[in-house]
Amino acid sequence: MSKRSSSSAVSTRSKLLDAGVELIRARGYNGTTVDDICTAAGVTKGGFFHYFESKEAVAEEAFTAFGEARTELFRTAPFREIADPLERIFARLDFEKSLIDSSAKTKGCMAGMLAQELALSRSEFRTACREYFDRVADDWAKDLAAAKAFYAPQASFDPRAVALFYLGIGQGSQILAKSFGNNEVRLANIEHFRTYLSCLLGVGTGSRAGQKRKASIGTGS
Amino acid sequence: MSKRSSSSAVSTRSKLLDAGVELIRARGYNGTTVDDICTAAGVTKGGFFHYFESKEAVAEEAFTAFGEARTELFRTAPFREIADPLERIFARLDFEKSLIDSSAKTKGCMAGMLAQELALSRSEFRTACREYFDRVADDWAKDLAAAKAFYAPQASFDPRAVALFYLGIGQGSQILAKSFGNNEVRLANIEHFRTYLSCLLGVGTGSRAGQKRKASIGTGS
DNA sequence: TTCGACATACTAACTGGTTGGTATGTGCCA
DNA sequence: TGGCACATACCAACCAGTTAGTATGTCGAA
Repeated sequence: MSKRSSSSAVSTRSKLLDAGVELIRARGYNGTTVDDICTAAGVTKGGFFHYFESKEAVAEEAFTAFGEARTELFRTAPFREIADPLERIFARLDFEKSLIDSSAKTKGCMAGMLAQELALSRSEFRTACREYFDRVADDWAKDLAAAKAFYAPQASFDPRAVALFYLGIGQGSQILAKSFGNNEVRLANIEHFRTYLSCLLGVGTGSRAGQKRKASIGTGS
Repeated sequence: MSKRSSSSAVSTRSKLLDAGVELIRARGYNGTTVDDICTAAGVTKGGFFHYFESKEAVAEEAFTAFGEARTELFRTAPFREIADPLERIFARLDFEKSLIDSSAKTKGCMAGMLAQELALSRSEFRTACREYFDRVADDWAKDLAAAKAFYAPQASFDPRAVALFYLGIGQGSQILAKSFGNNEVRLANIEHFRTYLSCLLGVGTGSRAGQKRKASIGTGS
């Protein structure tokens, strides 16, 4: 955990973790060998086992690092500043879209990969994935609950269930994007979710329009 | 491809294919060994390589078999008889729900698993997955287009895009279900999609098909 | 200031088990 | 009696993990 002052600018340890994240996201846990990680990080086998006691250990720590990086990315993202809960949610959707490089091939979410591969065979990983999804869902549910309270307090939907709906859309869309070899479906599906939210909250929206959708919502209801 | 008349009631070949499907769905391609498949099928290594020239070959053929079984299951399902396109779609959603055993742990879709693991590293599998998703999406899009033409011809949504939205929901929900260890989220998310469809088609309480559905939104049941 | 004791951060080479795949039987039905 | 449908035995490559060793600190006592 503690920073080590090493000869290299980026510590060997974090190079191994980074390589682990990237390789596991791309090829999965079983598809990634310790040697792969070592090669990618420019470290020898012995160096690897100096820092991590097993392949499983890097994977776990790499997943933790992945989760923390994501949490931090979203915690400090500009949409957090927005006061209106629905605007904030829509801005978050825009933010997620901005993270999708439509030209590059998606590696996919590490949690989705680990869950897919390992949830049924290694309960430690299943638990870690569940905790990750729980955390993200909770964060979403907060904003959704706020938007509901403000725009449609009488609506019957459960914010947490809608959050999980969104998580499912995100995960599944990545699988489709991997199959199709491009990210259009991810962008399109985020827009479908936006439309769904508008519907749930009873706020009008041009179903496809990106940027101008907001104008009338703030004052009216 | 061709049926072989063998001594056993279920041919060794199809036992191997079945075992391949089940194991790959549960553990993934890289997490499944040839020996695993042999053991599960009650066949020795020699028997395996008598029928398949490589591990990759079983996986490909197993995936084809998986796709064909799914196609057949849906082709002959009762919802096909329903004339009204929206009722047919809703009945299809009910059918999908009926396939989800809420007590058992989901193994997950073979296409989703293969796409996740192999799409970036083995293009043959990526292509196979894309073709699978394309086929399913086309089938959905047909019904969605019919429903749109009948209930909301002026609506702006693209049936095919909505089909991919649903596929994404299904795939992603399976990942969440694996993580959480139960299928509630899959059932709930199908209901969210049903609600979304009602919204897109503008069938609220007033429509024939939408009528009996209106009650449950949000948390499962 | 320097030397000895020890720690950290690796490397190269190896080990034992596993994996996909092969070579070579063997029994059984036509 | 030939060949199909398997079984047994095996191999080479690969894999996670180990071992033994080295280079480079760090730190405290003389």
